[in-house]
Amino acid sequence: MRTLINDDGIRVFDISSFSLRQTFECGQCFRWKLNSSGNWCGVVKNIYRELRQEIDGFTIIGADEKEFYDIWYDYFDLNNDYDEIKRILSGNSILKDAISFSPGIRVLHQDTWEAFISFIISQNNNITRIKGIIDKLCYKYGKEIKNGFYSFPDIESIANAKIEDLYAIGCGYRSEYIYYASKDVLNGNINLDEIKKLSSEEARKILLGIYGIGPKVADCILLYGMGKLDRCPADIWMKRVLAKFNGELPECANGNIGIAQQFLFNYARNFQNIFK
DNA sequence: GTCCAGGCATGCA
DNA sequence: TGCATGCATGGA
Repeated sequence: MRTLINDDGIRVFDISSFSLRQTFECGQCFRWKLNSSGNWCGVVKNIYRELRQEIDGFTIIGADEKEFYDIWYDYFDLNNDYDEIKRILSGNSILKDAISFSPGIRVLHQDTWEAFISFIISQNNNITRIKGIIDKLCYKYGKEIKNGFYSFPDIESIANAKIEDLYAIGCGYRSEYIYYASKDVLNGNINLDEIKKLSSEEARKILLGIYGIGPKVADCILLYGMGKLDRCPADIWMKRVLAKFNGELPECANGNIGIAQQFLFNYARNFQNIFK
């Protein structure tokens, strides 16, 4: 990977098969939007950016090198060698097919708090509706960063929301989960930064103790919000995939289970006739 | 109108 | 410990 400062931002290049579309549309994040120019727009850590796909990488419009290394390098997991990981994972034929279907996926390192709330919302829900609920949550409790684009609400804003307001924006029975979990984070009973520092197993135990967080949501928070790439969230789609593997991912996935999961999840959802 | 979705808590065996 | 059921809501 290399970078170059251009007139309109920083260009990140020399990354093989990197796809913004595949990365943003594979179900791991809910807030990036495609604009009429074909660029991806979103807010990360209260910074609004527009990203342009390039042949061999992407451009972060308006960003400089400091911002790139402060935020985006980690966000896109650019320290990880995906070519090598994909080579190893391709030792299994189903994984190989899944990777060829969307080779440009990268598992994002998202904000811990945002992932915590987002994946509580995600349970027994479909991705279109999850996006809608999170949009409304950001509109109501976040700050407008750029016309029409909002920050993810901070801890206090969500923790102070009324339970009926959470119902009103469509959270449904998850409203109570959000209500109590966010208060736990605000009052320090749950410290997400400290949990993130723990081992995957220890962190998982604590998350499982929170009302509204079960094995699947915990694994999503660990994988997407805490960088625990050894977790394999098993939703309905991954359960169907795992059935093809007799319940366990193949040996070549060891060490890269979270990334393998992302390729497989996306593959299964796009080839429902094979997996359903 | 029916089925389903990046599930979980609860009760009951 | 394991399984059945209810849960809010709107997309498909």
